[in-house]
Amino acid sequence: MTPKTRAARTTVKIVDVAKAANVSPAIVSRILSNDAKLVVRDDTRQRVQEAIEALGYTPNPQARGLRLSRSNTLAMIVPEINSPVFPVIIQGAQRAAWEHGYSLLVGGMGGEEEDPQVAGRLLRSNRIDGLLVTTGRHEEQMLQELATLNAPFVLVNRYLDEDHPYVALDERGAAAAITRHLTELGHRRIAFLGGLQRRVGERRVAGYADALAEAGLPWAPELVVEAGYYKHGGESGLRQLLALDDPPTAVLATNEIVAAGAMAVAHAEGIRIPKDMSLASFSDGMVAELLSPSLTAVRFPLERVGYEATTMLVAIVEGRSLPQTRISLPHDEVILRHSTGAAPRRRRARP
Amino acid sequence: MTPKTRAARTTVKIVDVAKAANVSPAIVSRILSNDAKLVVRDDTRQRVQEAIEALGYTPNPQARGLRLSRSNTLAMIVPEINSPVFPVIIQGAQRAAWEHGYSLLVGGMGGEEEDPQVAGRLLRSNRIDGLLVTTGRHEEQMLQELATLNAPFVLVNRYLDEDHPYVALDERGAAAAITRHLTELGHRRIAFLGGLQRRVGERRVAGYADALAEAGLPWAPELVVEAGYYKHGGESGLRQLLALDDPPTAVLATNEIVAAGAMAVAHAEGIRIPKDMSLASFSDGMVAELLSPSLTAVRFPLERVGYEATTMLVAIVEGRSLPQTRISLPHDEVILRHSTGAAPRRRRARP
DNA sequence: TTGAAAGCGCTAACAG
DNA sequence: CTGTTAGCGCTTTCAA
Repeated sequence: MTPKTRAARTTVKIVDVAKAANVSPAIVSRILSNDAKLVVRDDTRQRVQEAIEALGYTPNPQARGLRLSRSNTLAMIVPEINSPVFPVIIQGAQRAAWEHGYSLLVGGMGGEEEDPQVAGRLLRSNRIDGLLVTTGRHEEQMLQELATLNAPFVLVNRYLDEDHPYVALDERGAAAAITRHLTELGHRRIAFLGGLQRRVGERRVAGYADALAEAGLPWAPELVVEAGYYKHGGESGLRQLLALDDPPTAVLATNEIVAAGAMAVAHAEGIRIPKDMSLASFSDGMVAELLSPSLTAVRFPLERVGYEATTMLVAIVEGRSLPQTRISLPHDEVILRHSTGAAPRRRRARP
Repeated sequence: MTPKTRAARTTVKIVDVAKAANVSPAIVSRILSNDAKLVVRDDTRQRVQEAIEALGYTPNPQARGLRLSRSNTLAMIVPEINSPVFPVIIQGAQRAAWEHGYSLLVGGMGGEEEDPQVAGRLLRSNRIDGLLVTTGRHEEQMLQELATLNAPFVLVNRYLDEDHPYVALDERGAAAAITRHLTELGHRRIAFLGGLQRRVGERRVAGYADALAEAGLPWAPELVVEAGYYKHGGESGLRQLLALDDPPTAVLATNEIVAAGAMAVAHAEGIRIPKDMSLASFSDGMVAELLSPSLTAVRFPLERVGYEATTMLVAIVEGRSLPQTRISLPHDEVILRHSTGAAPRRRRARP
């Protein structure tokens, strides 16, 4: 009847501790749960602590989970793990989870299964207590599903509206900061290269516009070019810009990948960076440092995004009240590397 | 007494299914466990299946885990998640885990806690059934700890000796393949730039040597330069090579990062790639495509490494016998991009 | 073929 | 302050 697994035989359980400390299991349990308003005699607590130490007791999370119908496990749904940003976010989430006594499951990168289903399955079977949602796919469905399950979740590095808890980045402020760097270098024709469709794009363009306005520069629609988020977009985008009568002297790419594309075209066309043209990336990562010239970019507290989101989720799961459930973290700083420099003198007067 | 959580009230349990199907919970359990040598009347099985469907029953993993002292959870210890390779491996592991009905925990990237301890703690408390070990830190301690716990584990993309199960890459073969690409282009002075200290380095150098020998080229010790695994190593390494009387016409870097460093120096020195010098990277990843010129590199089945390792681990955990527990996967192919080309004609005769 | 019942390890009501 | 006890949902032995 008793499963005769290695683990089952070896494991020290709460009664063992209780016996060793000459108390009932209930006391041990109560002490373990760290209940602030619990009253125990100091020597009792002492004895129990010692027994726990001595026996190397660790509570069995399955039993506890069964009893409390909680798993102390969170899951993070990630769309594409093969990206510069997610690993760092995961790392932060992992750290926070660990600190709060939770485990972190990473899922949803299969791409094959529908995220909402995955989430639902996990939640329904009590496998997880809460969800960190970073996905863009199936956004609406997912939220609906989560709403019907009334599952605790936090949106990570992403937000939809002010109805849902999120931890995101102040992309608008960051975009303004790096654009400002370019205006301060004397650039007056600054282009934006990146995805324009989604909300992220809109916010970045808004920040870019803020900085232009601040510097008293005119808004030039031909300088804002749809370039998506991949290398190819950066390439075609820059070509489009170079074909203009009055091409930009500085280009802000939405990420390192798009910047890399732009850089490749610049190299091919014999345009020297930063001498002939400055190039900056909106977000910093592993790649920025590796390109030559290395890319000026904005550093973001990505690890902290994961960390804060997880901390928030834990609080929600545990029913604690929260000062804030909508957080936008400011960018860390603009990292100056070698791809940006003073605006070139006007190359040719228009006839 | 009953915890009045939302979940606890809503959840459909095995007795509900049993009642609906007019059988005992035991039957349902047995049918669920998919026991091949189980005998039930077909109509009974039918009724049970229908009931399960109808009620949308999912077994509670906590209860099951408590009973069986298993968690159906695996953990992967990753040293630094912020690396081009790990995310892909994780993705493969995740997929395999899911397919076998396991969850995957990702841990150990904190860097702060000692991996062996983490692993031990996880295992001891029945939290996880097996471990995927990719870490290099604390290698010896870790294995000792794992050995004493007699915990099931598989080494991923890494091996120590033939005593432990592993899924790794045939790095030697891959190194030979890409070196061969360079010899076939007519290069006769080919340098190797990378970490030489660890086993990985040794194997890559061995493959490089294989291909040189194959092509009848002499072994030139001055062409094998310690460059570690980071950008800086690539920079100083290439400088060292350029200072030689007879510098190489082709350089093989151990990874994209080192290659990026070398490329930066080449650019700075006015060396045109691939016209004056070819540059190849041992391993392919996100970065290779982004550099200009883009890097010729070897593609590895990293996703498969994660997948196979996990499949192997599941088999070990479940006590199934295995055809193989030491696997080296061959490389996928050499991806030809724009950083390699025919060897230049000898630039100057030696006086 | 099927069912009854015990118990995995823990927590929380309730009673001392 | 501390102990007794029931039961979370599942599996499995043993009996029918």
